[in-house]
Amino acid sequence: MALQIYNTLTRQKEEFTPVEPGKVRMYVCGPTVYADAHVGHAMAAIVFDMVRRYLIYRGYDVYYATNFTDVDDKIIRRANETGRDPIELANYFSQKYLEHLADLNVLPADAYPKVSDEIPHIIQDIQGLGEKGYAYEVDGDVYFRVLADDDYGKLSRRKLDDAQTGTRIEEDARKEYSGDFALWKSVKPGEPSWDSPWGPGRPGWHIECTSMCLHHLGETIDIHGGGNDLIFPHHENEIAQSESLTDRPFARYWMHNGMMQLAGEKMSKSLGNLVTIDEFLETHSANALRLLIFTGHYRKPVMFTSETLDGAERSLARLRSALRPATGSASTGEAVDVLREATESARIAFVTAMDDDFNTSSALAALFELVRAANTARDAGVSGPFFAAAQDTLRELAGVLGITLAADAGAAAPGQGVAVKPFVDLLVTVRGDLRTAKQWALADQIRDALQELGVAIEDGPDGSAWRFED
RNA sequence: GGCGACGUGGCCAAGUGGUAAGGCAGGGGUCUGCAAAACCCUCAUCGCCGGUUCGAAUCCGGCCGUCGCCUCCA
Repeated sequence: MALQIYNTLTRQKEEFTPVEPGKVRMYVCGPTVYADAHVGHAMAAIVFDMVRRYLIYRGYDVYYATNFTDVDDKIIRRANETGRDPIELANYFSQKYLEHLADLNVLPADAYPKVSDEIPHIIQDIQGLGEKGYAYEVDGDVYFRVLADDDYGKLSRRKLDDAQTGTRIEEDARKEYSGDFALWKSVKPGEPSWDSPWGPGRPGWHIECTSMCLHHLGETIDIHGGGNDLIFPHHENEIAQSESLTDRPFARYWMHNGMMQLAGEKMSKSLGNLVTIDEFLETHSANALRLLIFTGHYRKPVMFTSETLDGAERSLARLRSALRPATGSASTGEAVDVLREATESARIAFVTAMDDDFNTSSALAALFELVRAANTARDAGVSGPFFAAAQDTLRELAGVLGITLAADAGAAAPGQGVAVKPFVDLLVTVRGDLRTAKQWALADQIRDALQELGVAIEDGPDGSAWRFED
């Protein structure tokens, strides 16, 4: 069985074979940092984090780069509005975004290139394009000559004629062709700028990713990812620039995630219908966001509603239910064999699902089957190494999706610091004595009060267990 | 107008030819002092119409609807 990945370039699933055996170079387009990131950005980060984690699980050595666009029209506008320095503003939001990624349990990238650090490479690449006839200068601006690129449009499957009927083409008579796009923009008052052979200015949007990929990852990378709203024009133009410059394929696999939907339409900064990552994390866990996203397929839209989120939180609780400790003492027998087989099947089903273009929905189904098997086994009195193995497998496979299941019950109170455990244990013990004495009212009072404080008590045949709830 | 995706139970969502995974919610039950959790049972013929086929949610055509992109966007 081999990993299959849906390639936007060919519009079909293809067997994954990296340029260099055993190694994967991937690049994911990051945000333009001029405002707080929202859960749509989080989705892209989480989707490609999952891809990366799975590739690692499958034994690949993955080098992962994701960029920050820190030089851009909107950053400049926002900076001017607030009287801040554009680069400083971008640094502020970049830093904040990095913290969000950590909160969301996204593995740190191997490189976080920024436009402002890449200017010499960018200038060099624009010059290269000029030498090969793919770029031309007009009054200090440099444009990419789209008509010189014979396979322009291959990613988005657009014909050049179609673009002419578009609705938002820049009216600029100086361009040779309306579809040509800026590689270098001459400086205007109040803008940051760098010296170049064409005078002071700054890079266009698309060239940065070309230069970063080229200089951080090489001429042909294995996976290039981003939101599907970037297919055109951003990724189309990246391909045009890169392949015109190097005469080599730019990326072997183009992967695009679907859009987060809020109230029936795409969540986006320009539409203003968004939930920031800050806002989200105030009331929900990063794990729940992963559950929500992975319940569906990464290429499809995700419905972000209080109802779907609530369902995700409940699903998470169900996954965790399997991690409660064994209560019996049977380490051999038929029930143990059944659990052992279920553990094995779950792993196989998980890998099979993930190999099929990261079918996380089916992969999660495999985990839920394992949850049921573990809970059934516990009810049947199973304990010992095979019970532990089932739990370890669940934790491990959830971890491949970046989902962290609970630490042991009572290990640490979230946000409460230290040493709460002995006191709760004491209360639970006292309550147990009250139950023995059939003092139901007092026993229930303790249970209800602890529940209010976020401690759930569950009475079983061998006494009461308790745990912190989210 | 052009390009693309999608339409599966109350909700979310897998499933590209052989009679519908999983999660949430709901109903019934086991367990329990009660409760919670867990476990068991239960709950759909796949937008509409037509076609291909022994057989279609899955292939083809038409229609209706939703969403994305068309040079700002994860």
